[in-house]
Amino acid sequence: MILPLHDLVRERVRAVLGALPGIDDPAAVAVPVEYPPSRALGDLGTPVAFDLARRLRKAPRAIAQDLAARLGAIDGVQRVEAAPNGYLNVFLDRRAFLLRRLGLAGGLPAPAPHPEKTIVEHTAINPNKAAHIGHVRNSCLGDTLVRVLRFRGTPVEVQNYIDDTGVQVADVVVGFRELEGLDLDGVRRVADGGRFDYYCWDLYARVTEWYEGDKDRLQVRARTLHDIEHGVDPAAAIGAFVADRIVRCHLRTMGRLRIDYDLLTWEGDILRLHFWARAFEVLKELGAVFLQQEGRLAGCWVMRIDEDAADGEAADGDEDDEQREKVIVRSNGTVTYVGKDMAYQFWKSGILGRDFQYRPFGTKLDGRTLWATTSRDGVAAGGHPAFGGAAATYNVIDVRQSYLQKLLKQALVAVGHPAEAERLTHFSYEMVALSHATARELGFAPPPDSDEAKRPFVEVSGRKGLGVKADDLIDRVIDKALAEVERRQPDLDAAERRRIAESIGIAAVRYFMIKYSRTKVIAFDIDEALSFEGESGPYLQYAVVRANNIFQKLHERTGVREADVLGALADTPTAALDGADGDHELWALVLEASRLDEVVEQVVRSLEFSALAKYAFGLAQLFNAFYHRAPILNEEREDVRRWRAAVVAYFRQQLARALDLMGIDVPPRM
RNA sequence: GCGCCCGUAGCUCAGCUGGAUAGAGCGUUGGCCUCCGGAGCCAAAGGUCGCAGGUUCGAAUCCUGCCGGGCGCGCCA
Repeated sequence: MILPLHDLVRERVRAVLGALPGIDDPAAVAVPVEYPPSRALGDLGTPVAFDLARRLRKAPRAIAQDLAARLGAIDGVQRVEAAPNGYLNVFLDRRAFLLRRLGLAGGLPAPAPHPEKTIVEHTAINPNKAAHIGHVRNSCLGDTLVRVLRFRGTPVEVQNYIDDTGVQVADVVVGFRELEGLDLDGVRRVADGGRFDYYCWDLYARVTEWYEGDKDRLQVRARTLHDIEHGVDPAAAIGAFVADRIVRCHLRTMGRLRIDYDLLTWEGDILRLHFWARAFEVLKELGAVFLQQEGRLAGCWVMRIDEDAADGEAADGDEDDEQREKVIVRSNGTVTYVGKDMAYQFWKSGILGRDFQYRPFGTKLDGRTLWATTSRDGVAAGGHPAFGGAAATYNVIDVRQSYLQKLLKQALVAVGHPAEAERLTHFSYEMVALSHATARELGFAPPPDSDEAKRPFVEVSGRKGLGVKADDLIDRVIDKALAEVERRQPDLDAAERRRIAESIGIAAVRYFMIKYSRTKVIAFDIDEALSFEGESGPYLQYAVVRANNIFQKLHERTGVREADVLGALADTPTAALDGADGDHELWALVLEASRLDEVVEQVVRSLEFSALAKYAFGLAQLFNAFYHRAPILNEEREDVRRWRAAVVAYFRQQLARALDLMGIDVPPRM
């Protein structure tokens, strides 16, 4: 097995460390491998000598020199050098490196396999109104997670949880029946009239106001919720209809952003198939829940939660109680949201011992079947993919759900599955608020002297019908992109310009949602999201479009294709790549472009996609600077021209892959 | 009260497992199309990395305390 260069260097350094007097256990020495700040200093470097300096009572530089002398030849390495400050720097064999990366020579390290089935749940929008920008952040993060996992070979099942039996759907049902006096047919007519998700957005806000007008009206909500949960028509039928239609709206919205799913899991099916009853049995058998006999929670089934068991390791302190009791089943016998979620999680982790039935729901973006759970009349067992039962689970839900996600983990531990708990990850992220400028623009600026006005951003409340709808944002971005495309590409026909504008608009939105750390509140600013300059999705696309143009022009002018360039490389002198003139810019671009796989691994480890965004942006910047400085078509020296073109080909391939991971495609022109 | 998160340039943010001179975008100022597309490039100005201790050869990064802000902690979901 061929090691990645980092590991190769680390191994070789360890191997020679043993020869140094005073080191008995080389395997225990940490050998960090980093990138020196410039290519002139080296391609890889390690500060290992600093660590050893005191132990060996020698200057770091002397140690580094000693190591450099002992290292000998390493495959793919041109030379190793001790820097004056004590760093041990490695210079790669540039020609071999690039040829391997282009697939023109063997010896590329095999990627580590990640074969375990993984479930990613994201989106999970209440099916009672249009999606808003907060949901877009969830879905963009979730979809990028899916793409990144698949990129490294992980089989991923994408689930979208539909809370069709929750209070939010009930509220809209109340709105249709009480405020609008409509029956199922009436609601159907409204839905067929178009923009049903927008209609419900407004209706939901009106219902919220209606409740506030008279608290007794909340009883209507409670009755409706009960009817929906127990399948009592007409409320249940209207609720089911609303949820189905709204989910289809959400799928269309997310589809515009190139986001889709393998399976829609419906909460109603969890209830009807008695997943909860099964989970409850297990929890009771193992004593994870118990019936509280006294106090304010008398009559409830509760779970004990240790408050400071953050990372497993229940600090089984007898210093008693940092414990809290969480109600799982209410004294009236109904199960809480947490309970339903536990049942769902048990099924995801493959420990429930029950399964859904499945029905085709629609068509995925790639033309395959989008499946949904069902309670009866599902297709025969062999007629659908195997769902659920994953080794690892990611739940993409905002940070406010942290407490409940922690409970889920504890529930898994409590029923004897600590390994599954370990492999359940709450992928949390912060909220999307509005910048003051955007809040003002949308007409809901806070009063000048309020507390709200003093904060750095304006929080939006879905209940009041405030906030920015996802489709409105996407429409505006695409419209703006279209205006630019029409100005720059007047020769193209309207349909083509439209396609390009959509690609650019989506890139702008998706990059915007990825580029911030997930622990940061985004103060959404419409102008910033709409910007196509600087650190933006369109900037990245533009870099690839330019690289494409180079090859297109090359072919038009000289008949030479990319394959011709690459085919001739083996016999081409490497002075340009080696930086014989002291210019390492060409090589720097190669090395940076090669880092994608390592960035992907880092991103999976840290679940921090801003690192992917920044990497792609930095790579595009490097290319753009190179593009301005170094001509290719007009370069007269053939060898220089060839190596430059080869580097552009490699760069283009790598940036396009990075963009695909963010759900961004590359338009033919822009 | 307890828990989690944030605090880095005028603004918005990167800074990976401690490592070489703390970076980018926007904004400001000044340049760059005879040349593969200016959604671009080059340059300048702009920093007590919230504060105080500690660990270390080395701290924006790790530890402790404090200050300022956000979120969570329900028989809601």
